[in-house]
Amino acid sequence: MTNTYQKRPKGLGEVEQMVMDYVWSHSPCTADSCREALAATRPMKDSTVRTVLRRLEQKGFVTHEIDGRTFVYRAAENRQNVAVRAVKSIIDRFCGGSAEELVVGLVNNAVLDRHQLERLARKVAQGKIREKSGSASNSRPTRKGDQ
Amino acid sequence: MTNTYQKRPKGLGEVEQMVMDYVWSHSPCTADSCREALAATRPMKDSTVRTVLRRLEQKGFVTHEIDGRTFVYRAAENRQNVAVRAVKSIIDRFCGGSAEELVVGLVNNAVLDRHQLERLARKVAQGKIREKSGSASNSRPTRKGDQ
DNA sequence: ATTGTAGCGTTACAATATGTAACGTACAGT
DNA sequence: ACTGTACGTTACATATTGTAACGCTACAAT
Repeated sequence: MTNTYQKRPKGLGEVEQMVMDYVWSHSPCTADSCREALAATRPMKDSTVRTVLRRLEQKGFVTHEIDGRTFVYRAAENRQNVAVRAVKSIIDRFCGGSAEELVVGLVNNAVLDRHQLERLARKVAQGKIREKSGSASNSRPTRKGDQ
Repeated sequence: MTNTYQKRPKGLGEVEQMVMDYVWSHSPCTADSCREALAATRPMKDSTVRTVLRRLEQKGFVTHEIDGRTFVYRAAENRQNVAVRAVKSIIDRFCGGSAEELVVGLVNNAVLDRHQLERLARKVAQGKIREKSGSASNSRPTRKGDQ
């Protein structure tokens, strides 16, 4: 059995989150375009942005390729996948692995309303949402920097 | 509009999580019983456990009352509520507030399967799950130590 | 009254994570 | 050779977390 008490998934810090949001929205992008875009809400020096991006890459959130002398960054995964992994981690820690319990909580707290849930159930029933194979607890291949 | 980039919800560390799990499972409990229970998997000095519990209280996860000279701790909220808040935070950060999108992701990744979702939808439809009033984004009253 | 001790708080320290940035280096074009 | 561009290295400051030694105080037994 895998230990429930992982070394701590360690998510994203405030700035990291902002940078990731930019990357997710403008996928092939450079450190500079990122800095410029965030300049209004978060002025940062050139090297700061680069450090953040490098760390994000180490964490596996982005990748980069080189175009001439320029680093072109891309999100390694889309927002949704990251969100799902984060939620899965929560489910493991708090709900004993049962996502069902959590969804009940979401409805209970009006984070998700019954109409949405019903619509979702319909979609799934109609096969409009494709489920991956494998069980919830072991299907994801270990990714570098995961956990 | 509330800033999406909060000061960081700050969750629980590894030990904090373990202690909380104990508290959640044995609600009115003492620092000592907690230490004893965790001794097997996580030996800690008396003062260590107390420090952790004090911090958990500051974070709003537990409360305590005094019985004679002894601190009796209780979980301030059940696991589910904490989980929901954590998930809600994720939804805000990654899914632009749409829980629906997330659930789709959960199904896509087999964290939640169609049968569970259908059963849930049925339950909700039958009114077995009671939704709270208010919208998802503003219903929760600000709690001390929240965020 | 004196003393032991249970039960807490205080203070401290190390390890990490994160934000921030000055400075150094490599290379392309002039 | 000179210079600017695009990156890496290194460094710090702060906050979080795990861990625990001490120290203080009320209460019980002597």
